[in-house]
Amino acid sequence: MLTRGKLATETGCNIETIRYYEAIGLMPAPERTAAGYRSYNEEHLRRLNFIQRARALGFTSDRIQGLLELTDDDGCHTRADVKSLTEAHIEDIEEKIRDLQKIKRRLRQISSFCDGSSESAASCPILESLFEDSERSR
Amino acid sequence: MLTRGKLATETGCNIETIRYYEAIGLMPAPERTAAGYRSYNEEHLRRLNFIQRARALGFTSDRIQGLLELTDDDGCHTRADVKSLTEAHIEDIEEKIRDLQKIKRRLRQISSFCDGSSESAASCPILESLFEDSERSR
DNA sequence: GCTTGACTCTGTACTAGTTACAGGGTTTAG
DNA sequence: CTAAACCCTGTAACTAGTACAGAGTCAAGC
Repeated sequence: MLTRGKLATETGCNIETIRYYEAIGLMPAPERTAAGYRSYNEEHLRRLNFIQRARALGFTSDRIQGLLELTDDDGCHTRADVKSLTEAHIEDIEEKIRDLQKIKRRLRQISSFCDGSSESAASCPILESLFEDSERSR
Repeated sequence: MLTRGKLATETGCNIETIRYYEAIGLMPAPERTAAGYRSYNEEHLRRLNFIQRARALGFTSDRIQGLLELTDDDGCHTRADVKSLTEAHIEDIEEKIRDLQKIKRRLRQISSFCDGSSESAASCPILESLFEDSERSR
């Protein structure tokens, strides 16, 4: 039997986060002691570890819920289902990377317009390009 | 004179977002008409355009505030200040990209363990690696 | 002059994914 | 027995908005 605090230290998860996961249905509501303390078992530990690893890989709560449902239901779901959820997530990540790279290129460009001198910021080409969105800076 | 709705259509900004920017101090509180309607001018338009372009480049509200303060203060700030804020932001973006690339590599790896067959999801190596974090999958 | 529709006003609640804190009860170690 | 350390609940904060309800206002058409 694990208290919430012990589950937290075991998993490295913040103690409040465990309560949050229960609130949003990601963790099942555990048994309670006579005093009302949450009582966790090995299955909870396993599940919380799963959630943490999935979160570290950028899965949203919804998708983690989806992955966990695939394990719960007996036989209805296939490896193909798991793989397609995973691939969908990879594509999301790739899109984010592409967006950030576009932003980075543009930032490098507008940053290059500025000599970084001690002249007044008011005339800085970086700020100007943000105000005017001039042809040059596109 | 621009109403809030006109400022919104001019800039492509959501009308509610304008009120939000005022609430957090990113946009100054404009004059009001006798009936209490917000009354915007060219300066507001310019500033909101700036904010939108900076947001599109991933700047946080705080950093946009910082950039705008550099333009407001007369002469106290230099181009070097602007450039260093910009460079700091570029570094943040680069770190995010690196994090996402790490995640992507790991996801591709665990995805490759799974054949995507119609076998039961319960035995899927993707799920297993999230549950167990086995040596193989690290 | 009046009505109607489009606009604006305010306050509030919602999103995701936590984190933190207050004010109370409980358990445990000395 | 007491004090520290834990747990409970509800609630607010964070970021960057979005949405909606209920009330007031403005402009156009008749």
